[in-house]
Amino acid sequence: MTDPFAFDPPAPRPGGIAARARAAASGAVAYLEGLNPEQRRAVETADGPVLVLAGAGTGKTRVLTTRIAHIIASGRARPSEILAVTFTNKAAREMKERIGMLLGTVAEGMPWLGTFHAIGTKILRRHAELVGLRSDFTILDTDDQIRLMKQVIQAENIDEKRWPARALASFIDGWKNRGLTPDKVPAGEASAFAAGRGAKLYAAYQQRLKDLNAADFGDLLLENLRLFREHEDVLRSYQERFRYMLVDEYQDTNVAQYLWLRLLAQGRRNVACVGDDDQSIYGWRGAEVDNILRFEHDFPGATVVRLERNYRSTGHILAAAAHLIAHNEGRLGKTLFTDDEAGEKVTVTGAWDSEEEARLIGDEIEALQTKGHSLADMAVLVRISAQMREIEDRFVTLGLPYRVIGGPRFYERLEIRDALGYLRLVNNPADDLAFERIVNTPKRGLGDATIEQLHRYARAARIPLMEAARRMIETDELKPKPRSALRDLTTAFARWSQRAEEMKHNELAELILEESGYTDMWQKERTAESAGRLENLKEFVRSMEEFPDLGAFLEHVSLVMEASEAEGGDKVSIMTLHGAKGLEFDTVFLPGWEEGLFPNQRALDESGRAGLEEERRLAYVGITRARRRAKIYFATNRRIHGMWNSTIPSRFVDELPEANVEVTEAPAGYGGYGGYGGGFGGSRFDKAAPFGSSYSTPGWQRAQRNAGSTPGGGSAPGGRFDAGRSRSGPMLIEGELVAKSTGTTSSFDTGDRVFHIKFGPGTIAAVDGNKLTIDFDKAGRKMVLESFVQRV
DNA sequence: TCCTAGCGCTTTTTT
DNA sequence: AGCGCTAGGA
Repeated sequence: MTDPFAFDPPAPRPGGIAARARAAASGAVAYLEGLNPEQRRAVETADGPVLVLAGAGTGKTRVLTTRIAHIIASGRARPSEILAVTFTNKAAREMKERIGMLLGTVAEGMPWLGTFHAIGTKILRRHAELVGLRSDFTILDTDDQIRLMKQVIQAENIDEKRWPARALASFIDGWKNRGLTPDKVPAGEASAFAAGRGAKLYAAYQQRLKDLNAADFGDLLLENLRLFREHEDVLRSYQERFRYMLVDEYQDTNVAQYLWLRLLAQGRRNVACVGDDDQSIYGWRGAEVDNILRFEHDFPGATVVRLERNYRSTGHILAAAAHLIAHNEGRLGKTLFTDDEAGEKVTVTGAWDSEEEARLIGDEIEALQTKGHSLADMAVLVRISAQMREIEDRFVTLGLPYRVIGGPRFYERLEIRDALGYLRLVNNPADDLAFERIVNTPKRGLGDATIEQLHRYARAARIPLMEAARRMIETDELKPKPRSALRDLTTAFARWSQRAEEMKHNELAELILEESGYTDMWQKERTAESAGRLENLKEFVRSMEEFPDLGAFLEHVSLVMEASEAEGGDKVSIMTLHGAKGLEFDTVFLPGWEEGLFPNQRALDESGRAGLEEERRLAYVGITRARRRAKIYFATNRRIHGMWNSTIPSRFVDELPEANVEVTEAPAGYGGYGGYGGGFGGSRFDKAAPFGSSYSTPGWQRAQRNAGSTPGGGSAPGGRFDAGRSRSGPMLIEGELVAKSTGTTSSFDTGDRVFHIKFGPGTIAAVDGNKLTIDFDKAGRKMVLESFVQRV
């Protein structure tokens, strides 16, 4: 097969790459057409460090792929000399496809385009022995990690209750994200776990990994760092190989990834990082926004290109998002603009409770659908997965087709992990973690006691568990029952290993699942769930066909933990805000904009101001997903952990610019009155809460009173959505719906007796703007908006 | 060894 | 409210 990018000696063919390269020099190349001046600059500044600050919807991927095409077509480097890293497999795949489209069929020729972890693995396998591994090391998933850490904790006689393996895992993960080996962990942090034994446990865990010839996800990078630092020749060879480097989503890199990139970029310094500091939403898993903020400092003389022309959203949406994110400090600062029309304003709608919120969204979707909008162009973006349920319930009731994106991943399902356990063990009999996973699944009467015995034997003889089992069944140390069960198992594995030589790996998998009794186990269960599991197993075996052998398949699984996304069909998407990054929809529904939920209280508690800013970026990401319509909702009552809580609107609602936002209310008839005639399931608040259903609600009356009595004719300071002004159209009690966090005076005072439609009578304990803290006679202390209470 | 009742926890998620 | 894990009993 000829490599069209072998430029030596240059043999120009008309229309060939070399010809295109020459054309590139004169600036008349097809792939550059249609780029705006900034994009073009980002593409054509090929040499030296470049930082591309690419706002939402500004053509980031296009710049990245065109840049690669340009580097290749201009003869600067061959595809195999370009390092291009992404975070997700999806992004890598997309980039491959798009480069292929730009250049013909070359994407295969880019062996160094992939995720950080995939590329790290590739490098590590080549030099594994230099860091104490063999090149066929196994990659552990989170499940295995936890199990291993449990063992380490037990071995140290530490109380698992007080110091759960999960917690240790997150500590170690954090350290690895920051590029810290056990000896480098700061003393203060090391002592935060298990009374000072954190670092020791970390070291013990690393030792166990080496014993098992295994690496966890963090190691894939951390061991790369070690490799590069301890073996300069290796580092240099990669520095020379990678003539050009590109990094996608740079704002999401953690310290380890940053160090890795910096080591490699020290070679030729042709590194281009593309990212958006305003879309950094993974700080909680180690991403350092600082990396992007510091780029110019790290690479003096770097070219910085700002992409600010947005091709996605209409004017109001963009303006609302821009105004919101401007509340963050520590930004590099971009101002997105668009030539598109102003379009529809962003809407903010208050609902009585989360059920009503779901109804409003469902109805809006149906209304849009009636007008001919496709469901696939709509998405509901939630802060936490727990919000999905109510939305789904509502959609089911309405018969609205939907799909949830980002649920449990295929390879994380119990039955798939079990099946993988069998395959891993066939592939590598020394895989102790796999052995433990499946030794008693299905039940073979091999319980803790037997496993414990095996462990002791294996440890003493320094052999893997499978080998220990083989030897132990020849002794009489085991009771007869477990002994014969274990004999069956080991002989079965011996047989399967043999068959592996001659059989196709997917057929072997089927055979194993059959003979081991694993499929039987689920068949016996005869529930809807077990039927689904069997279906998944079939799909699992089918998916193996695409790989040349078992080893390749297992590598794929450990690195590409992906569900085959059920595409197709006209469906509304439901996903978390995190899951929505990088996607776009005509209409975006954003429910749950309430203090505590969004911004999320826990983010605030754990990370303070930084946490708040990250939440705000998340809000920004949410709004900027919308092409034509962004619809924000908040509910006054929400069930949290099964308990009804009263909530107040998110401060982010307050931070939206008045000019681009329309505050609406639940349409008349909501709450069980009028038009709907009980057509929907009905909320428990139907009778109790005719909220927003007429001009005579308590809230409306209160709003009117306020408007009349506010000094300065209704332009209360700080209140963005004053009732009484612009009272045209459907704006009703919006002045009361939207929380005014500061500066507004309430007509209520501490000590006033009030009546709340749901909580009954109570006494005001504190007043903060239009938020009241009330001690209810029956319901206890709650914070509510004043529009929901009446003076008594 | 297996089953089950009760306890505690509950953001976001990739690789 | 719901789920997963643990302990304790059959």
